[in-house]
Amino acid sequence: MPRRLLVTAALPYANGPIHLGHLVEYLQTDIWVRFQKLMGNDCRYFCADDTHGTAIMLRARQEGRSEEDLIAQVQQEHEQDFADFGIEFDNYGSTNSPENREICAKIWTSLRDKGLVKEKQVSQLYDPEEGIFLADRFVRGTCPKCDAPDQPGDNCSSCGTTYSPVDLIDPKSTLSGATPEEGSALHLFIELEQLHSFLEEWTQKSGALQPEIANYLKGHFLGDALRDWDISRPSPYFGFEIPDYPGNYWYVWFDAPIGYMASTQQWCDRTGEKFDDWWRSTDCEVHHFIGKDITYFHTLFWPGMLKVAGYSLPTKVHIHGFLTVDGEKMSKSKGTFVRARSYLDHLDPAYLRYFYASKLSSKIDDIDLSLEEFITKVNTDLVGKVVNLASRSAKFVRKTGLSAEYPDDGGLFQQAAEAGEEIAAAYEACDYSRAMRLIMALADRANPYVEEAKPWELRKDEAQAERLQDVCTVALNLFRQLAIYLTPVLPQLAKQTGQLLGEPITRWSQAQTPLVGTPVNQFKHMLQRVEPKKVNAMIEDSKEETGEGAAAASESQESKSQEFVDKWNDPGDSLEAEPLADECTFDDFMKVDLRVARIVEAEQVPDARKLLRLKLSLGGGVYKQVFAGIKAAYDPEKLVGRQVVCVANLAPRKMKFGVSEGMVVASGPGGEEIFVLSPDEGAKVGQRVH
RNA sequence: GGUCCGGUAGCUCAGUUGGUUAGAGCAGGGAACUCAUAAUUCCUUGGUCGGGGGUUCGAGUCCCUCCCGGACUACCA
Repeated sequence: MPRRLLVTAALPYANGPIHLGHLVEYLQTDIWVRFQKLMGNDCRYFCADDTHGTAIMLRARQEGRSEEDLIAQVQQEHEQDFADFGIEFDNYGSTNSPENREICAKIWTSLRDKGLVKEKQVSQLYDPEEGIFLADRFVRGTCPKCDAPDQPGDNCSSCGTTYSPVDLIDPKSTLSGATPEEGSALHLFIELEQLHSFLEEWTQKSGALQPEIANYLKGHFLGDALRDWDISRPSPYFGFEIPDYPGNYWYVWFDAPIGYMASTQQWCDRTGEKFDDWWRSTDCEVHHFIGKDITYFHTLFWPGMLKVAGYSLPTKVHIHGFLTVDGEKMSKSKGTFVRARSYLDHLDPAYLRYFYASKLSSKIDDIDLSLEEFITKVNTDLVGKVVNLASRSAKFVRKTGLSAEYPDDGGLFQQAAEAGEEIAAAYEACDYSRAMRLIMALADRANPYVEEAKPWELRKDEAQAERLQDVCTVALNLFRQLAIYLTPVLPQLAKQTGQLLGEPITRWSQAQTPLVGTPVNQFKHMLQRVEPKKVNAMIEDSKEETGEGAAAASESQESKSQEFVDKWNDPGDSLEAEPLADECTFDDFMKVDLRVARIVEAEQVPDARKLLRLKLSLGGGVYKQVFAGIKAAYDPEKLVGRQVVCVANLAPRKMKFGVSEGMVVASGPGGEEIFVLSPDEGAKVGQRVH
């Protein structure tokens, strides 16, 4: 009976790019979800951008655009980063969605009906220039106790006194520099204390929390009466207006976790699933993955809200620690504050997926990305041990395929099959470092087998052909087991293994039965080794242009002139896939007339599988109709108006849907991976490309 | 200051309910091999398990105490 699992990772804030620290969580969660799916469980991964709050409002103001515009752009970047790291969500939503507004209202009504909401007067500083109430962190001033100047609004970094920003001497708004006025507004609060006994019971006995977290909550919060939670913010605020309290908005932390549900709702609407099967069913487990910084919200308020509104409580809240790089906090000046995009510009996401997996446990300890360890671990384990198994045996059975019956391997396959249970248990418990250790131990047994069997000698003797096939059958099956066990971590490797051996990896249980009698495809490199210079290039790229950083950057510029370093280091697979054509002369090249053209019309061709019909303008009223095979990659609307490069003197060709009078130049293997070329800004329609 | 976690080979860590001479990977040293992405395999150096005390026939493992490192927290959430 498959389990039904709803899984979430914390919602990234729409105020900045994804970095390597964020990825600890999204990868940890993605691995767990992929594992569950591989086990055949009905598991869904939901996430969304967290879009509300003062910070978003201020940034949008500063950039002179609407909040909606800002969060749309950031969300697009987030989703692209996740996709490129192989993080697959079943739905990725936004807290600024109609679904979220609706569910917020529902939960709000429940809280009101159960009498948990009360009003209180709150005195707060007000910035008359910006026209907003100031959170403590937006006020600085002189400490009332020790007279230290320029202290934060909540406590003094000099003498340690805590105070209210109202008490500061000579307070200033950090936003405008204006002197804040003391104001007072009515806020709505949730009386959490009413749920005290429930939360006590749930945090201590439900098994949803790691023991150290349960203990922490008990010591820090549950020992006393729980404080009221200030849940409203007066206008102006970017968020949802509270329906029965006009001019006030729900605090961002109220609607953020509800975003998990809204994202689920969107998925349900799309797939025809029932929302209540996921959020109001005892058959469905709810798992949240979060960082230790937001423990409070997810272990007290959130279960409280769920309880009151009658939804399922979290089955487990999995809490992880932070990321350090080379033993220190990520630092912008040292270049260790690496954005997801910067990483992707230089390195294969598989490296990071594996490295994090090899470090993660179910503890809340911080994990360290030691760059040196990163390089050696990935190269030794993945390239040297795992991929090497396939690399050293696949080509010997390219012609014959695998043996018809699985040969005697001294029990290796059986042992590895039996290890599957223990490895699965480690994944289930989020103890990935243990899972990786167990898998590598299997790899350490597989390589000596090949060493002793010496396939490279067997192949020299015709009479040993059968034995050679058997040896490679064993090696490739042991390799395949590893690939299956690593599938949650390295989906790309699993895919490649499926292609090599002609059977896709879709189930954990495939590791129990060897593959026999099937063809073996040509072996292609599955993973490049990590090159230290690429890691260095990534760090260099991440250094912020502060005084120190700028000096270091210009230094590296100098060294570049002496010894050429290609910091991009593009892989050679595309060139390999399509080698250079025969040499041609300049005259040959000039036969092809490439022109800058503008797409003036673009439309779907209803019956075509791959084609779009384009009308290209070469200027001066000269038009060409072109059928381009880019349907899967481009929306027609988005192409209209765009400048492209076309082959203008191509012989017209009659196609099923009409005559095509040219070609639009594009690169890529096909399908969705097509990249139409455009000239740089300033090119004029009709110009020839030389 | 409080709470929690950790301190095992140069590095990263494993050591289940206390039980024989404390393990792995990497790094170091030596050798073999050449199929493989200078990959692999074999052999090998290396540890008073943070210090001290206790319980026990027996402690890395339990208790006490001290030292060191880290995280959280300090009446804000």
